[in-house]
Amino acid sequence: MPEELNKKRANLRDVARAAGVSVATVSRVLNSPDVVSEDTRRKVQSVIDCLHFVPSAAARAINSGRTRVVGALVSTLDNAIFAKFLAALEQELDRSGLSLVVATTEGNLETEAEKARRLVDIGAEALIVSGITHSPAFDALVARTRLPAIATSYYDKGYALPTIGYDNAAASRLALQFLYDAGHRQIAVIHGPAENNDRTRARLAGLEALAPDIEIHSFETDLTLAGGALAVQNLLAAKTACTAVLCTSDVLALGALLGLQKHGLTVPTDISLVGIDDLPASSLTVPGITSVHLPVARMGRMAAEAAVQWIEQDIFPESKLIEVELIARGSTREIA
Amino acid sequence: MPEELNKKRANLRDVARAAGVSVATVSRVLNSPDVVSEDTRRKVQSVIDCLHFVPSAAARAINSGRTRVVGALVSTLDNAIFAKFLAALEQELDRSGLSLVVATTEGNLETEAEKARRLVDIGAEALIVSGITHSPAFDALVARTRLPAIATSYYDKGYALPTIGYDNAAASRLALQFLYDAGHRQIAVIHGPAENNDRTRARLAGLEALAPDIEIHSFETDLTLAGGALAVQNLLAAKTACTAVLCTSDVLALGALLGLQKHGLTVPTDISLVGIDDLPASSLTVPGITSVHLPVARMGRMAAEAAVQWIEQDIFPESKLIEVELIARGSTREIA
DNA sequence: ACAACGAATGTAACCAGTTACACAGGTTGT
DNA sequence: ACAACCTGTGTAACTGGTTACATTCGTTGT
Repeated sequence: MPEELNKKRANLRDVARAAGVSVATVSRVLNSPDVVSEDTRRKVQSVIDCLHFVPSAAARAINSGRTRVVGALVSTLDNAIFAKFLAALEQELDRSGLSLVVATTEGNLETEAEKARRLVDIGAEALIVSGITHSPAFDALVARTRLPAIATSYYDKGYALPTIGYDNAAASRLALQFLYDAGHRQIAVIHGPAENNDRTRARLAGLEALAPDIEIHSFETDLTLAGGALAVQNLLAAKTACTAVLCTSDVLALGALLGLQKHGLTVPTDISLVGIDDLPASSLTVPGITSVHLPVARMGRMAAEAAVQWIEQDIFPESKLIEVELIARGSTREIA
Repeated sequence: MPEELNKKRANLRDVARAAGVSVATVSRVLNSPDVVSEDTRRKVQSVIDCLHFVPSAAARAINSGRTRVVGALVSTLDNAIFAKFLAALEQELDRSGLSLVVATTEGNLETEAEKARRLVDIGAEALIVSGITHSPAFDALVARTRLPAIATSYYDKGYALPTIGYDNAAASRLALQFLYDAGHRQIAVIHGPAENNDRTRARLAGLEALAPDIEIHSFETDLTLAGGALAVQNLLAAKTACTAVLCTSDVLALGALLGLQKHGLTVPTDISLVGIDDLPASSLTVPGITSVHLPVARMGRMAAEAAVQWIEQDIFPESKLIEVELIARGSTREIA
């Protein structure tokens, strides 16, 4: 019985043999068809079609030394802020012929390290992560592989890796200052899990010591719409004295707005609300949510550009601070 | 001058030479450390560390014939319904040691085909797409490469590829029937771009001919929150006679709700609203949005399972119909 | 004391491409 | 008429791992 039928996939040699040419010629038909004669090209092409030949990506990669893949590690896809970032990242990488592998960490640093290892195993040419707090295993991996790695969503020019992001403390301070200037002194803060998340921690740190007469009540919750709504429920149940709610993420702010409205409170008449992120949804709610705009799409493009330069020209990127800006909308009002 | 300093990366042979052992031994230290003597292992390991040796993913892949990468093509990351799907897909693939490459098509079939080609070029072992309408280039690619490819978000057991999804026509009919049973006869339909999108077209088709006394007014818009709000504006500006709005996606429904409220209309008193998708946000708005629940997380897991079985055991997956269900919430009311 | 066995390691042939170099044959220049 | 050159193609040596098979050496059995 002919063993050849068992063969999974035709390779260059099979094609060369069937077409009666050398492997070099087949390779040329694939990569520089113009140097091959019309006749030969057609003959080889027809054999390629007939044998369903598809060149092996791995064999290509072994020669070029390139896989054309970049890995991104994010805590979740289920938050528009990350989705927007990844969308921009993917789009910009695509312009350089690079593909994006997405790995989710659920905010767990060990998971992050494991997934990073997997990204290395599939040959990622660079890694994009969030923040500057990572597990020792992750740091060791980056150090050992010397893989281009860029930290985003956080600016810290002193960090070992280049950081492309905003000043999270300044962002929350901006929100707090806005409330303070509007006369608010008793403020409830709703934030996501702070452990293992330096972005959240920095935002909380930014709220400290703005003015001695500010009274802050913090509520930690899940970083979801439901989490924001739940935090409002807890806050109201505890009869927390406050005239404004500051959420460290717009997902929480959206959840909080819905939670407040569900409890019959009117924003901003009964209570003011500010967020951070400025999601598209935040401008569409009634009232619109005052929020600190984080240009994550721009951040995605910048991270992609930096990664591309690092990979292709070995240019170690400079850290870049992305300016944020408060967008005032209807969810806040001045009080006496 | 020593040429060796120019060397980018150490390889197996370098390590073997430096450690005074054979390449086979180094390979064993990496893949089956238990068959190597304690002494040798430590010696080799220290050389590996010292030379920052990282095995080449491509070289591995060339031997195993596996890249451990699966590609997904979605129109956008900027819609929670896709993000949820991809999140589940990634999670389930991860359980089998597979990574997910995400490529966005912006709903353009040519872009889809180009990105699919890129996924093939990086060695994706399977492709996951949405719907059953694709460009000839895409179909040819799948036919030629014989790559496992699965169509999701659409059920059609007659399609060339296995489909894992729901009956889109039935989903919208469910929404319409619900409105009809509540007494609504004049209904505005807001939908995303129908061209090139068989899911949208199927949902629109599902709305036809339910009952002769239904009057439908269609509004096409961008598949975004702003698009939903804009469609409402157009609908009101045109003084369209309707007692209910049916949106073919919850993103549109959320936008529509915000748009209606911005125009001072009360849902459902002034007008009823139903959507399709059942996003988390839909249960949190005030009022909650009645919507047809599409279990996309389950769909993601099922697609991943099917892809894994196809890749690893060459089992051609059966198409699977995923049941959908209407979730009644406060955005709809019965009328006389 | 000598065969038999097992543990540890080495040799070299793979995998599937790319590409430097060699070479054959025809064309152009003087 | 012979050198110079160009076009098209082939040969074989690479890329960086894995692994079947061979080999060496020490231990155990009788």
